Amino acid sequence: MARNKDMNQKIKDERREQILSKALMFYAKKGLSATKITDIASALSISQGLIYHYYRSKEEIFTELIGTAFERMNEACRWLESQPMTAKEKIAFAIQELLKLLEKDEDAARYHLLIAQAAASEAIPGEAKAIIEKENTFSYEVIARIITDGQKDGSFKNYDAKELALVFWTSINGLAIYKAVHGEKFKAPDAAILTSMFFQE
Amino acid sequence: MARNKDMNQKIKDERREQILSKALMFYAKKGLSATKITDIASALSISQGLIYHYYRSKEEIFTELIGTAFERMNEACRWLESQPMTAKEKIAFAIQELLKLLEKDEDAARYHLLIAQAAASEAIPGEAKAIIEKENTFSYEVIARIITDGQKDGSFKNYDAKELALVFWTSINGLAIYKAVHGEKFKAPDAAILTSMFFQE
DNA sequence: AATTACATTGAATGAAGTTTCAACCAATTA
DNA sequence: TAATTGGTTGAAACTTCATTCAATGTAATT
Repeated sequence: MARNKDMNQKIKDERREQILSKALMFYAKKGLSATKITDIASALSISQGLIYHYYRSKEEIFTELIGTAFERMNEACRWLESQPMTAKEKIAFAIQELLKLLEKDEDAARYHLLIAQAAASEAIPGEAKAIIEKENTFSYEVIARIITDGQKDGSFKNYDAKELALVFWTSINGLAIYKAVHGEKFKAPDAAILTSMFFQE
Repeated sequence: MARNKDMNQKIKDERREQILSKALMFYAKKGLSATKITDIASALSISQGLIYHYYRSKEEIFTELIGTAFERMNEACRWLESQPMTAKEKIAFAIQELLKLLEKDEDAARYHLLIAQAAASEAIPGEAKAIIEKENTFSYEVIARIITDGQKDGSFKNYDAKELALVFWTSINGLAIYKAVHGEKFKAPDAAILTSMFFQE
């Protein structure tokens, strides 16, 4: 035998991680089709060939990222829903955290942008599209449920809960995309502006 | 001489119009780089060659569309600002019209989406980028001015006017993008949800 | 009917990327 | 130190498109 297994596994895991992270950066910025394999490879100072040692194609990387994005998003939603907070606290907390996330330029923010970008484009792999169609509704449903709860105790406005959930997520997505363009210069707005759409005064 | 000039001019104008309109559709849906010249050509049942009779390149079409998009958008903003309405009426009107626009799937809606898409991507021609950077602030400024007016007469909430304008446009963009994905199924939310971010109760 | 001015076609060209693959290298174990 | 395993390279083969261009079609004018 040669190098021990753990060592190799570690190298492998790290490379995969590097590739995913850089790819995420480019996909979020330029979209799938405008991102070249060489963008990713040269940003990591590795050969293009190596990327194909880890992934079959550009699209496979993309699809894996979309999968992870929804896993994290949905996990966060499940977590939020299960917290011992009032509906009002949950929504206020979610908006605050999401805005905070957008200000930092980290993977978490890019995942969010990736979803927004991917959702906006028809030019994505079929598998990724399927994931989006399957998973995208969950976060909308969670927010709608929380809002419905809040309407029962009178702390939320009485617009249609689904419409409110729609506006919740599309507003966040709109901000994510704005941030993608203006990058550094972006400063998140006061969370209270957004919460005022939902809360009874 | 051959065909009369007017006739030729008419054919030319019509073709240009057709090409622009189809290109707008594809760019809005898939982005610049994922849109092939053959997508446009075959959707119009013309040869690829013919497109090059009218435009130098993919990018030229894109850039012209971006220019037109901002012309229209900015013209609408100028118009809005000059109307004899209160600030509150202006914002309410703008939101209503924008939401109405989104429900119809027409060029006007696609222009809006094009800007959102283009703004979100770094993979666009330098000239188009320049237009975006130059023109994109205007609509934000107009809305910010109207909001500032509304704050003076006490009908608007007192958050930072620039932040409110930011949320105004990013919320609309977020909805535009959502609509792009879900197309038919999209139903615009109650305009009052959005206005409640701005108006004093 | 012949001429002319353009619109239009589609095959050829070339550039830009993606993907494959044979050879190379680095580290561990025997 | 030799053998081995598997990560890594980069040039070559392939694909996919964008773009060009020589040839063709067409309708008005003479």
